Amino acid sequence: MVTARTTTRGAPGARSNLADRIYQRLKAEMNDFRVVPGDRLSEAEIGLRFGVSRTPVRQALFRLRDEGFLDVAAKSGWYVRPLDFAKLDDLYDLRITLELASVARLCARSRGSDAELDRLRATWLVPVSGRLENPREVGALDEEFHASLVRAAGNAEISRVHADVTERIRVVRRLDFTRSDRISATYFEHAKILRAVMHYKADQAAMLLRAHIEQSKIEVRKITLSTLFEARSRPRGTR
Amino acid sequence: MVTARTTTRGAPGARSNLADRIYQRLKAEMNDFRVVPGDRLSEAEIGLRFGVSRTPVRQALFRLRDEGFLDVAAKSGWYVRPLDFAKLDDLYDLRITLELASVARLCARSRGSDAELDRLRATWLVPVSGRLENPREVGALDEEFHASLVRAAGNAEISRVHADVTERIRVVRRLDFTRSDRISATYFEHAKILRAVMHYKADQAAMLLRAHIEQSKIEVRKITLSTLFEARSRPRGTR
DNA sequence: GTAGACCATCTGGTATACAAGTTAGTACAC
DNA sequence: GTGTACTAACTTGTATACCAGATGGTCTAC
Repeated sequence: MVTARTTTRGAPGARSNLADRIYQRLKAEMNDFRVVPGDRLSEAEIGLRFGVSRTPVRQALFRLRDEGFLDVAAKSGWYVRPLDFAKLDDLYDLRITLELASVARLCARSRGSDAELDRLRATWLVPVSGRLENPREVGALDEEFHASLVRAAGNAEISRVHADVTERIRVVRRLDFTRSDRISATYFEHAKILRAVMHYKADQAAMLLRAHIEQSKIEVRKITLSTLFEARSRPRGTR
Repeated sequence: MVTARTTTRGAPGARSNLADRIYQRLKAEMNDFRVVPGDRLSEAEIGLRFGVSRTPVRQALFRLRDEGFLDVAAKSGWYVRPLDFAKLDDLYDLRITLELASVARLCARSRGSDAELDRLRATWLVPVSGRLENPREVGALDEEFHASLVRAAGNAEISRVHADVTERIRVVRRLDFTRSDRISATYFEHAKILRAVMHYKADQAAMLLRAHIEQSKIEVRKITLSTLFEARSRPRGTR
């Protein structure tokens, strides 16, 4: 659980050290399907590709290992962990647990403190014409919706763990938004959840949220390894 | 969140690489109050002390940083993160969330599948004469009680996060068991929780568990930084 | 006595060198 | 054709070398 944490505070993206930069780029490659589960990585090759020595590469790799993305076999090589659907199921259930707890706390909030919720409303309670359609953008927006709900509940540690879970399921979750019917369903369900929370309807919000995530979990079950390999061969724009 | 994950499978404790060994020893030093929040660490000094080079030391330090125990200031030094009581509060609330979800799932279990629970009963439903008294042992046992509850619920990811939370709060939690009245209270409350779970009394189990952890959280609030420094100077046996 | 500039020293960040184990391919024996 | 032994190339694990920046004490000017 550890965890994804920014150490070098300051201007965003202005990471001073190479290790953090390599870490970001490697994770981006995984999320872009440029490397997929089962792929083999070599410290030297990565260093060569990014123009740095093995030292910062190793730091990044070990961090990714600790976060559960990679495995290392001594003197043999690094491997992207295979997709473990049982683990993804568990992660989705953990997500449900965290988000339900957050929404419960949100619905018990004092009247009037809706700053964070107002921002969500501006994004999700929009007419059909104002909706985004790019799967990549919608995926990012969906993550932000759920992260905001949790953040609004005010527990930084729950937010942190929730963010970690989000990172771990991202690679399959994003594939869900390649279908336009799933995109409109997402807008529809988010709006309903948001209205329930705004009106302090705890039970209804919990019920809707659970169903929303469970549905997403079911869709992910349909993802197979071949889907991922297909995504890799597709040109960048359609991802 | 990262997370404490064993990479080198095989004989327990037979870690082949130095980095993992240094990691374990450093964390042990923190749990033994040999290093306390605010302390400054130097890569060279640690390497000298353990007889290894800076390389494995740095791997261990960065892992501890990612897990939230340390901070590093470029070209300046490593520091044990100060105790953040707001963060500890959040961690305790996260613990409550995870354990309540687990117990709820446990109470919804099918009749008869009590293998894990039976083991807990043997430890906690004992006469007063069979109780442990050593704070260190009781602390470990208490952690194991809660970990077992979560594990019995069957979600590996929730177990992992719960284990991480346990590691993060351990340093203050253990101080709670230096008082004998707190030890007997722990035995008493664990027994009650266990009985409720065994008899499928979901609501009662949840209520008891929440109260149990909340009480522990309140005790921890009384811990001050000076308590930790006192603990450091005390001889090993009494810790 | 005090403020400020300077420099020796220590720090982590990065690159490189070496050690030791794994893997894969090839040549050889049959 | 097949199986095996060997070796050469490649892998990570660890130690070391070097750099730039932060730090803290001292010396100087006032």
